Amino acid sequence: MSRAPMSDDLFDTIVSLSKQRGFIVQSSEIYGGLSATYDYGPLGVELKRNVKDEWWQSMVYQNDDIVGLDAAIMMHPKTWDASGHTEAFNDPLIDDKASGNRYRADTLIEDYIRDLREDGQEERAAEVHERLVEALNAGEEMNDALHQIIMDEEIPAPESGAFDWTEVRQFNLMFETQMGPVDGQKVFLRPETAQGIFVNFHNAREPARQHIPFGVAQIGKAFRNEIVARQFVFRMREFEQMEMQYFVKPGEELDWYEQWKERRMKWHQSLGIDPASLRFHEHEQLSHYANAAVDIQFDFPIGWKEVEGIHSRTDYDLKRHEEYSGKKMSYYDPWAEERYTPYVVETSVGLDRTIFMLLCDAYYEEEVKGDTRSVLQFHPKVAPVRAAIFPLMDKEGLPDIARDIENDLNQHFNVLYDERGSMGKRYRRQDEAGTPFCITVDFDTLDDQQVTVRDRDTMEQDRVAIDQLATYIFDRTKNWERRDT
RNA sequence: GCGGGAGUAGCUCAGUGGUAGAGCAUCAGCUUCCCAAGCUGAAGGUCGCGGGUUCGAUCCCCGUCUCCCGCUCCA
Repeated sequence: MSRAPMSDDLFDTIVSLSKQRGFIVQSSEIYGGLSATYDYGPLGVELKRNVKDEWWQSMVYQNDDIVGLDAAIMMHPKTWDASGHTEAFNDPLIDDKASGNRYRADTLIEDYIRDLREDGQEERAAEVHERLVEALNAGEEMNDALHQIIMDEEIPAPESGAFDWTEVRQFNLMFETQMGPVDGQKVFLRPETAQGIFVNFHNAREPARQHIPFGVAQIGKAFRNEIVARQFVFRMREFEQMEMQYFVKPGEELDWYEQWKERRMKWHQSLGIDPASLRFHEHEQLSHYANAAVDIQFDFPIGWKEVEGIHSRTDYDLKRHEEYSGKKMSYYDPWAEERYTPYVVETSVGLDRTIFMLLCDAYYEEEVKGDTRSVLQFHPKVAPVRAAIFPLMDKEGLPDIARDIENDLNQHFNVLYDERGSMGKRYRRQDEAGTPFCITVDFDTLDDQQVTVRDRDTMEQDRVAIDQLATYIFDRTKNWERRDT
């Protein structure tokens, strides 16, 4: 088996296959579509559910020290003041008319100050810095104040060198909505799920009788008004995250960080992803709240891109919530008899990106007797349909036997019955949907109570007793190995 | 958001100032029966949406929406 050469076309192929087969389609398509929002079709929703289940099992069920949570999408507005999103997700941006490039007005000035310092102009730098601080605290006047600094200092655009700026405009990356039908209070749709975990630190820990170290896992939607939201489901305005916050004793966070880094990489590989298409990417610049951060990247058709982030978030979030809520967010260790604010190691994976990764990684084409066979080589445990069941012909009660098998196997996993078209055609249909096993009831079945199970990856067939089918499929799923890595 | 390109059947695409086709896919019938065979037929499109020019617009012009490629950030 050799993989047909594919290059830039893979992206387009995945997008059109997604639509044609019902994995992912653009939202509100009949009205012309809604930018950067997508719907999951019949196959897509199964794939998504399976990936969520895999994650939840690996986090919550397979770890004594991790519990689950499902927090509301809407949270008290103060949450976002505490988390820093009100500030950080509110960027003053300015465009260079010459190059069309966009910059953050405040970092533009910061870079300028740094240049002054490197140039030995300490006094000047301090002056501008003072004005910058003033501007940032000017409330509604901030944008004008920033603009004025750029004008007064005649700061040129970094790339073009031009001095031809637009006004400074505010970009709010958080979605706002109203809570209450009349004069509702302004609330936000959460831009990340993590804060739901932090504010519930005690509510999750105490009833579950957990002690440090322990973790809280959550799967849920988050919303961001991305300035540039494109590239299929890679960057959406409404997206789903699978996050786990692991609370540890201060000083131990980097050990846990290393451990979770490795465990998360193994998880992606356990989905059947080609290890050669996965890598770590260390952050060069750390967020103000992190003391270590790494991405797990996948080699998408659009380049190496981040699928998951693992961050050592220090005690920033809990400390901030303690400050803003006035509630104690620390932990008392009854054995060591000491009180401290835990540090947090975060693993945050994009569900939609994981789906996209699976589609890209699984897809291949090969030549079979002069025809092209398109296959989605999903790991059987995440495949939308685990097994398809075919009667060889619509004769001698073969469909009845096939239906019986369907009703038996659908107790365990998603299956699909199909009696239309030739055998070859039915096999190929399932190959493109990523169905790992096809079960065929033939005339011999009437005598020996056995059926043919055809393997998606090798196209080889096994003869299996009907009453052993479920066991056989579970076994093959467990021992599945990716081909052609 | 700015610059460049593009929107015609479920998918990939032809096409013309006089209201549209192909291949694949789908459905029905015949045939075949373990790897996309064949034949016949059917269904499916107000040519992204709105406006303008014109006797007449899918085609020309304007606006708008959406997608793709660049520019910042992230899951």
